[in-house]
Amino acid sequence: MTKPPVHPPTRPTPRRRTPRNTLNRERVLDAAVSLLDHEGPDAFTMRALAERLGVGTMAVYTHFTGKDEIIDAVRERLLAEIALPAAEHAEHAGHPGHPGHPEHPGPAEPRRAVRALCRSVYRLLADHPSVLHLLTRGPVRGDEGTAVVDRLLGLLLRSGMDRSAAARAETALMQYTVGAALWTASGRRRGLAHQNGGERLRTRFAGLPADRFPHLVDLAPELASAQDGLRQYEHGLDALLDGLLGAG
Amino acid sequence: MTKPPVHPPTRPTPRRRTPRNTLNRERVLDAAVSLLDHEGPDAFTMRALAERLGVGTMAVYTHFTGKDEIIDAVRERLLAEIALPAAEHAEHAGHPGHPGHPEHPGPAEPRRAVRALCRSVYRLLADHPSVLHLLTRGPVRGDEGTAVVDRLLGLLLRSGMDRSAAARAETALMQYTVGAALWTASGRRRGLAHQNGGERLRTRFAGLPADRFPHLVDLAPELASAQDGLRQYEHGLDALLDGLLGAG
DNA sequence: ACCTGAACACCGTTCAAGT
DNA sequence: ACCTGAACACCGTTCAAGT
Repeated sequence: MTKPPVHPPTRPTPRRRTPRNTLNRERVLDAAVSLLDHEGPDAFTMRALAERLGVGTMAVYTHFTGKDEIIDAVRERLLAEIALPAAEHAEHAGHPGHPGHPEHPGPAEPRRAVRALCRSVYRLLADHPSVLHLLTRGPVRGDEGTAVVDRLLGLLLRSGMDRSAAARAETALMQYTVGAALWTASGRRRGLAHQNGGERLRTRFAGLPADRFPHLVDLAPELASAQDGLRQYEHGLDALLDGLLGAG
Repeated sequence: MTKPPVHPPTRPTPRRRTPRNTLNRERVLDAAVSLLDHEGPDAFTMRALAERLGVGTMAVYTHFTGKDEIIDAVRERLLAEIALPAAEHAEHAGHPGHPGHPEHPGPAEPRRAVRALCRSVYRLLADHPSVLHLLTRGPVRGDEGTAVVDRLLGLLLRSGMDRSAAARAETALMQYTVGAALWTASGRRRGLAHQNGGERLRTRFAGLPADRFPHLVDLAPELASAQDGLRQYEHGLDALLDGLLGAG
């Protein structure tokens, strides 16, 4: 398959014949992410990881000092994944020659870029609920999310905020994004909000004792339809941006 | 020590002489919360829990079916803790006869009450980082947070929102609150933001490569001082409320 | 009913050993 | 250098047994 074109085998090639089972950090991380996303954090076991790689448990320890290092590396990889596409989005939205607004960069442009960037962070976190769990657990050692943070700060400054306001706004945006993603992932774990999960959620709210929770029972349909992930995130994000950038 | 006053021992009291070691659900939960808050989720072990109670490991299983049930009960207890003081705050702030605003309930009152309620939710979550970890893990089975949700919805409706807007606003507020608390707890775990943790954080930001992260390095002091827990939460909360209730 | 101790099937990791 | 298998100290939980 991937065998190179046959050379005249004059001698048995003193170079190493490519290590028997090319296990490396990359392959380990691929398997780790897949395991985390598909089977959940509880199933993320050194033994399960090795089995998925078709290798003895201890082989992984050749490439990583232990489970913690794998967790850190997974976190770093996924957070790096955010930075790249998010940077592109921001580039497009913030570019002066953006189609539709040919000559007016104006104060609305940074806001659009901030919105796009936050959205892509949300999407990555919501797509990989495992990262959220990992963020909850260990300290962050590397420079993982820094690229996004830097770009966000730049955009907020460009929108006319002073330094302190930009720092607080950036923090608030990340706090809300993490919270919304966690919320969505938690609901998804419960099997709600998937297909007719909204219906199940509605009936659950509606079934609560109306004397103790009158408003909740009353607003059951509206509450259930507010658990729609990205849409709800955008609603809150726009409100937060209004408060941070707008009349505030 | 706790021996009762000596009665004439005519007969060996057919009533049970109070079970030898009055272990009950309450005591188990006390120990569980204490263990979680002081030693962290990793140290929350059935064996450690039993040892803290001065009892064999399996004694706990007399009162709970297993670890999951304990986790659920801890979650329920702590979330119930929110509801009570939060309800009082809301009562005070929202009451027509509130001192200082004797005759003018007005539209500002519900907002004050919403703010107070959200703050107390934040404080509980930030004080008990273990709950956050528990929220990330398992599905929520009981009616735990419902009292707060119900009260929030009522206040939002009173502020003039329509049903759908109230539902989305309530969700956004809880999402932001959870995210901010998680953020704070995560930073606290890293030993930052405690005492001179702000200084450590500042130097860490400032030490990043300035060519790759110019804004982050530039705003290092502002960013570091934005990691001040409740203050930062209030900043974001006020912005979010502005966007949800105000000009939005 | 309440509590115990041994035992089982797991887990992360160490260590001596193989190639 | 890369990988293995047995072993160690843990974990949650079952089960038979004690009071």
